[in-house]
Amino acid sequence: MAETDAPDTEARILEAAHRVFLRRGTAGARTQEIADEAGVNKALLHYYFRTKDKLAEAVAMRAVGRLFPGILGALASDRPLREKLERVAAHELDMLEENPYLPGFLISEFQYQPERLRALLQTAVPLDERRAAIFGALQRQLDAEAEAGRLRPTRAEDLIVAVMGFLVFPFAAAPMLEAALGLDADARRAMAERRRADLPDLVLGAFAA
Amino acid sequence: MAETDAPDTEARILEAAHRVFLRRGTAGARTQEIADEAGVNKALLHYYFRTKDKLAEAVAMRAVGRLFPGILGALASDRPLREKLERVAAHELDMLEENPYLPGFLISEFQYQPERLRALLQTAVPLDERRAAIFGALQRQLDAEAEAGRLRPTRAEDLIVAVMGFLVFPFAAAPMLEAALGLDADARRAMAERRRADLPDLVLGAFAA
DNA sequence: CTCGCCGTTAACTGTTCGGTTAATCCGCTC
DNA sequence: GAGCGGATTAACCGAACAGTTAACGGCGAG
Repeated sequence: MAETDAPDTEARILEAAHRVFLRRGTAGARTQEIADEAGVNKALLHYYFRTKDKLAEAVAMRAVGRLFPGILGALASDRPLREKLERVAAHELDMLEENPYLPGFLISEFQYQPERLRALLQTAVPLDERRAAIFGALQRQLDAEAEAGRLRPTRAEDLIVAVMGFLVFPFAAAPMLEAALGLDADARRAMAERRRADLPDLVLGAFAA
Repeated sequence: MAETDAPDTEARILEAAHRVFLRRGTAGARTQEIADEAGVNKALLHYYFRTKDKLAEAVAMRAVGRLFPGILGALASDRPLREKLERVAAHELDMLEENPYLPGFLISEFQYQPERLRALLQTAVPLDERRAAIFGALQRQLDAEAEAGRLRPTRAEDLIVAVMGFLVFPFAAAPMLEAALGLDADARRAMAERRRADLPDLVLGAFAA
């Protein structure tokens, strides 16, 4: 189970912790399993990261930093709406392909430790400052589209949540969807590729006038 | 913290367990907390349900039984597509209003114990038999809509996942969306009410030709 | 009235787990 | 090649926790 014995032990521990926490959840993960997977003695975890909690925080920080900036950054830019959607889809689906369990992990952590992760998210991404910019720019575009009769009046938050619903939800709920609908990993990948192509049509169609 | 001292102790324990498991997750929940919340000695948990695991299973079974039958049953009926969507929205949003943390809980459990929950889902809902009916009926409707030029060619699984993305995802990700977008409980309720009215438009618009 | 039994409890047990400690290893410097 | 310091380990510790046990309470049957 040991990884390539890279020289940087600390990084190896963090990678192992990332895998184990995403597989078992923060509460379900065992430090021993992380140590084993890093090919290292359990005491080393505490040498580099003082507690399991701190290690979990480091992992959650990485996770948060991977999911949010892409989506929110792209939506806050000043590009045309359709192009924003294309970019979000391309960028996020690339990331999700490599980190398929990340959304489920984050939803779990936010569910069970909302305050903790709220604080963490704020230090990881300066959201409060940017929220006005994100919502503002997007809302103006939506208002213009509504004015032009192309979309019906639409709230920025509805569009953002819809986008995440299309992109992120299939990954977050992957094990559930596999059990309920028989949607296995191949089917999920295929669905992701369809979204890459048709996300703008789906979203713009959903809110079309 | 003790509930109304209802006569039926077993039911009271199950209710308490439901709340605690949904609040902390299966791995994070403590039997002591469940006992306290049920207003009962910890040993009684083991008297009625032999182990924490069995108790968690009972809770998960209830949870699965609440989320899936509504969605899948409505989509499998022989009503017109738009009416199916109206019914799914009405039925599921009623249920989600009363059980807002249920989707997050189920996503977590499926993520961390996929095999376990797959087995549980199969005993709770006879999906394998009905899957053909659900997919078949829905796919035929979608094919007919595509033939008539109203929708573009669409897979039943894409539509089901889209529906769940619109209805379930905002609840599953509620704490995350609150932290990231400032979407508090009131905003989420308002969004849910919008979905109740416009889900058919959203979904049919997304897949419109 | 009392015996038996289900429901309930306080106290206990064994184990798992996060965290600590003291010793060892090893590469570098002088 | 002695000594130093950071990296690493085996062994250990205490707390938290799921699960057990033995005793108790009260109520219905006889």
